[in-house]
Amino acid sequence: MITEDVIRVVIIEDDEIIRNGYAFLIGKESGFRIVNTYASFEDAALNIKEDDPEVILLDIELPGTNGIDALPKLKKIVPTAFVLILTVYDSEKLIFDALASGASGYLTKNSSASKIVESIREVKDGGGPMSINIARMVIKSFMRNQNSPLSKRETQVLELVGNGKSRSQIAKELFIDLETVRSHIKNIYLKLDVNSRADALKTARLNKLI
Amino acid sequence: MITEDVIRVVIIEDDEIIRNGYAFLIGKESGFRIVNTYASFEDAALNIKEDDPEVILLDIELPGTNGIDALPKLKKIVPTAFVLILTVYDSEKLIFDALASGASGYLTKNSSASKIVESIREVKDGGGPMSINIARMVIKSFMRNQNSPLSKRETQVLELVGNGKSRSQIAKELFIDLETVRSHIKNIYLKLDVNSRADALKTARLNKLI
DNA sequence: TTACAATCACCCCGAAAGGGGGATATTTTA
DNA sequence: TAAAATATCCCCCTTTCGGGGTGATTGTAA
Repeated sequence: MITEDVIRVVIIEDDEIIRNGYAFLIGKESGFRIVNTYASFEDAALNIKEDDPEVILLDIELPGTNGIDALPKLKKIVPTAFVLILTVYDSEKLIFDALASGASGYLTKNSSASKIVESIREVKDGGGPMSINIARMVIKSFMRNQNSPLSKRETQVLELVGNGKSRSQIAKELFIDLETVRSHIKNIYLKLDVNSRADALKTARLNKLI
Repeated sequence: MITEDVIRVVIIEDDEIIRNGYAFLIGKESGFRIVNTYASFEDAALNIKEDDPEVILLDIELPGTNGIDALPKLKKIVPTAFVLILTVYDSEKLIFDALASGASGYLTKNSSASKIVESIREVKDGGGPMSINIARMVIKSFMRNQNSPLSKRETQVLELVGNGKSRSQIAKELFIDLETVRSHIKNIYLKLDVNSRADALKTARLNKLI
């Protein structure tokens, strides 16, 4: 076990200039040591166990196995490492995929060097750094449509539908009649112009009604 | 229309000491003006339109209408205002409710004054500030359980169940037989020890399997 | 190489649920 | 006051659901 009081960092990034740039910027910080850098996941997979990094800076756009697919595999090889995703693209889906796969944080490449260094520290301390762009996106993803055509009750019913509940289960849960649930659902279908549970949920989620 | 180049801030917080403390700390910053402070939503509702704030600091724990319920109502009165939630509790549900109701950010009360001031600036510029605790929680909420008992296919099927899809709809979507979907679902039920869609989804979501 | 998990597919059955159609009454809110 | 929200009831037919059981193929880990 290596027990120096530096944070061991590995960088996986295919662009040589960016890779060396980050390595230089982070390496010169006291308290950090770049133990290795790799141009692809395949390269990293062979050696990274010996590197024993505490933090991995991982690019999304990699040749071969991309960052998102690499993430769970890296976690399997070095389970204790925190992974910081570093990318130029801040697409909603990518971010959520990365977080779902166990990324500890997500930074866009326009982040300043000091921001990145600060983020590594935060990650190491168990925090979750997110650049402003990412935070904004996450917040947006949680924001309900304020002009929902659905009433409170209808929204409530549709949420339970989203939980896989049947009409009778919903009725019990809301202390209303089975037939009332039915008419709520009928009204939901009318308003959303659909005629099935799946379509109602799809439309509702697309428009952030639930 | 008021067109001074200061950020107009309103504070809604029932604790007088905290309220005045924030008012003082923020008011002395150049570029900020505390246009009003209120001890409850009810008080605020009467005057806040005239205050015309750009940023509202909103406490969650309020007498009468609580912060979460107040949020959409405030947004209705002053639609252009950014709302920053300020609370001692960082419970997962509260945060997500707040973000769903249109909060622009979420700060725990242990945040430093400078952090709060900085957050107001970020919010005004369209960013989404989140304190470390919150970011960590949000990230955690996105993180899938890496030791899911469900296979890839089963996870996929269960996700479609969560979209309200019927067996036949799932079969079509995955290009497999209706009966195959059935056996996947049966295996899911076995593994999760449930016997209905609703329970499967509940267990799966609780354990972050989907 | 053996054994197990995963994926796929098929059969029977009865009960439950879903969706289309329609009507009506009370309360809340704009 | 009129519209929207909420609640309840009826008919009908089709689909879906979940329980039971069986078995083939593939891939992978022990």
